[in-house]
Amino acid sequence: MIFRPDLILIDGTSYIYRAFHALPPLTTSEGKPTGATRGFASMLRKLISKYPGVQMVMVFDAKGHNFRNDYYSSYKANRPPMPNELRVQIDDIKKLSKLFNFTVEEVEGVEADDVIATLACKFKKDKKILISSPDKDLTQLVEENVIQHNSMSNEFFNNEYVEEKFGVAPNKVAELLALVGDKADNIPGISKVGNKTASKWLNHYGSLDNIVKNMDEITGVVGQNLREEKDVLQRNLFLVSLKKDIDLETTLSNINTPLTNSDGLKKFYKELEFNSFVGETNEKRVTQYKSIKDMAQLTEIESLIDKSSYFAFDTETTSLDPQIAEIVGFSISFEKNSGFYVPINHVEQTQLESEELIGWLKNYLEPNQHKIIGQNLKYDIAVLRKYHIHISNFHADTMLMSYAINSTATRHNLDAMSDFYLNITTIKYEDVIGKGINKYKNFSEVPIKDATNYAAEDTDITLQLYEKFKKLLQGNDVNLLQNLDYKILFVLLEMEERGALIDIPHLNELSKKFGAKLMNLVQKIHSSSGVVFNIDSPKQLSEVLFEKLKIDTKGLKKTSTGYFSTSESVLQKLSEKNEIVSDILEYRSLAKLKSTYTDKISEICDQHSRVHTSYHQAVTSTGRLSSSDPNLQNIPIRTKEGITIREAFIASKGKKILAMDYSQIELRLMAHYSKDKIMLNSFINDEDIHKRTASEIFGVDIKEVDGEMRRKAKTINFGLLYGMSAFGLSNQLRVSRPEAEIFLNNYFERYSGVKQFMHEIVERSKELKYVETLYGRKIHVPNIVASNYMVRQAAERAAINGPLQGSASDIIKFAMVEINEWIIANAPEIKMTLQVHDELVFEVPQDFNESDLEPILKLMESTTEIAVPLKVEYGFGANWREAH
DNA sequence: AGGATCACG
DNA sequence: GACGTACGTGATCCTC
Repeated sequence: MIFRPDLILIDGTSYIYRAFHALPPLTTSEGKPTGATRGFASMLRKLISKYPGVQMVMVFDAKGHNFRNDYYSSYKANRPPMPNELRVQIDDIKKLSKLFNFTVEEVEGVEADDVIATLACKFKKDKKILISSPDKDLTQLVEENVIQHNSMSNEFFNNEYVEEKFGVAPNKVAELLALVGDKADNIPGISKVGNKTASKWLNHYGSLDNIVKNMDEITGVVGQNLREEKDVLQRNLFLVSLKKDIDLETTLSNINTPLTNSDGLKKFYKELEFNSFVGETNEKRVTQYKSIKDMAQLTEIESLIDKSSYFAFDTETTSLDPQIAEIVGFSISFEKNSGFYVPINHVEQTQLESEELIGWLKNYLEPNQHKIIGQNLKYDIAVLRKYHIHISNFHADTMLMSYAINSTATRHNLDAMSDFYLNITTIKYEDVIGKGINKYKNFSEVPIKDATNYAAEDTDITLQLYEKFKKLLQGNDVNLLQNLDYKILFVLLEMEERGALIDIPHLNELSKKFGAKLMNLVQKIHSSSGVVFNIDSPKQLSEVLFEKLKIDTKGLKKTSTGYFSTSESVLQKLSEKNEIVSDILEYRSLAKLKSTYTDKISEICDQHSRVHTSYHQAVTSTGRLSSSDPNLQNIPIRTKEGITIREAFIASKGKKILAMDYSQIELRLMAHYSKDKIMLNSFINDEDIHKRTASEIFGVDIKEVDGEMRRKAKTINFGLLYGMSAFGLSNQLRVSRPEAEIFLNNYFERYSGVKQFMHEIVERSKELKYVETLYGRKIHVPNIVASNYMVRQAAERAAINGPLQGSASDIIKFAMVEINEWIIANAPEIKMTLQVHDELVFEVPQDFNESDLEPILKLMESTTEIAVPLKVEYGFGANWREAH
């Protein structure tokens, strides 16, 4: 049942903080901070559009002292003062609330919660009320007609939810909080009493008073604590109870219904430079976008190209896939708010012939390529190559600039960057191409007028972003951008264009084999479970396993959808006792291999049996590449069936596959960063690192290390790179938690340098909110100072992992650039075909041998020098599997 | 469109 | 006492 509120009470103060933390520190062109104000406006716009025509009250905490401070001086005393940058925005935020036509309440001496409580009580007979706040104190108010919405987590709290979450009904939440206390408000509860204990007591004794009356019955430390500390309870109850009888003049009839647009709002938006909110952006931005339809107009562009030192350029095509894309037109911008669009191949006719235009483009673009600024130029360059227009150099790529500035602040597509950095909402591709049935087949059918507005805006925005990014780029960013990202772009382009050769018959055979096995497994699973169901559906599978077959669910994880998880790690534990579970695991694994790999890859090969992936340079937070359509960085290797898929990756006639991979590169980087003596020595002496670790933590000679010890040590070594805890380790190793704790303690005792490094990297990142790789690539971890424990912990793990994963990625990318140059100069018959994070795959001539690969080996191992040797392992073979 | 699951480093 | 628990990706299938 959907709850449709007709009165919404908003905790304005929590909105302000949320807006402040969610948005970057934006300012107007004159430097006035507006980030929180913009976030606040954006949240209200969403809320009002979601609940149009609903009455709403915006409630703020009053400034200064309230009755709780007067009663208990430590109340909220642990709260840091409001940051200055936020403080100066408060007036704007309040003004904005008025302009949205909210009824605004701010009552001296009380908090927003109390006002909300009073209003909810007053109107709950007549209205369905939604309280918008993440504050758990307010769950006290929940009842049939009063629902709370946590705008942070997007959860709705009704009676059942509160009972589930706290273990007591909403009308008992205040008593529960009195027992437990509230860290956020600096109200200590009874020591060692948490939700579980408090709700147990309340459900047993019925009330706080009754608990105290019977406190002598309660055994153990918590009972003792209760008897000693019971005097805080009345104080706490007073502090956490909401005041519901505040004198307010508000009546139902004088509560306003907010609106998202009004002249006043528009004017204020303009003042704050919230251009994308002003309504029609183009109304405000006076733009001059021109279509070029004849020769005379084209000469205007010629002279502008000659005169300018750079310009933004973009192609419009028929497909996102450069392999099949045909040029429809191109746009070019030389200054802010203006741009030209040159249609080449539109359905709508122009005076100019497409061949003539392509010729013109070659003549003007090639000699001026060093002036080109583009957005994701890898794509445009690939398309232009098909028309024999060769670009090997350019001025800038805004996608890569944005990535170098901050890989995670925004996605790096034009729409997102325009919104984030320029506050301009762009025309979307979908807006010109249409939606659903009213859709053009491709861009060539778009009327030239519309195409011009869209395409010229793209280059206009690209140019504006370029000007902005130039100022934001700092020392190391520029080095990485120019010497790595801009260069590797061409290497990737070649790899994508060349593709990887696939043995299609082999894949087809595997598909057939997997298909037959799957049929058998499905039969077996259905008959032994006694129902025919879809094994691919986690929902159905969970029902069959845990309801029908009644497999013991004690201690099993539930997913967010409320079903017991059927993930591999869960099933693995159950598989020993249940044959059907091991069949399901086998089914899952084979189904994955078949649908994702053996069926799919042969489908998407070109006519020469080659598969062309796309490498993305601006996706990951750490600097790694990613691959898609298809993803060739996750081709199976770990299972005996899976690895056979690698046999389908072959070399062309007269060639063979060479695979080279960095051995333990991230652990070597850990040694480098931590300067840990044992680790450094181990790598310098070229030991088996996992055996060394096992020897250290189990206290045996390295020669005495058996397979089981090594396996455990290996898990620890990898876990370390990610900041794994004892809990994670115990899960992974299937050992008890105390046992896992002993392993970790032993580890950190022996490898104290590693411990030190992990601690220091976290501490240091708190200042700047980022960590850096060897080459100075920044990995931003804003949550390193989050107040939420879990969020902060996750950021800490990312901060530990960042320099390791990120530096490894820098290292292989620099090596790729160097290898590519060496190949061009010395051995053009060698082709780089794949990159898989720490591995490079090549096609090399049949007679290529170990001494021939020496130069490549050297480039991989010594382009970057760290405190320990970088070691590369390699192999040859007829296919990728053999080359390992 | 988002969640669950699983393929890789 | 309780929370939740290993970093970084992309593809497929199901469900709503």
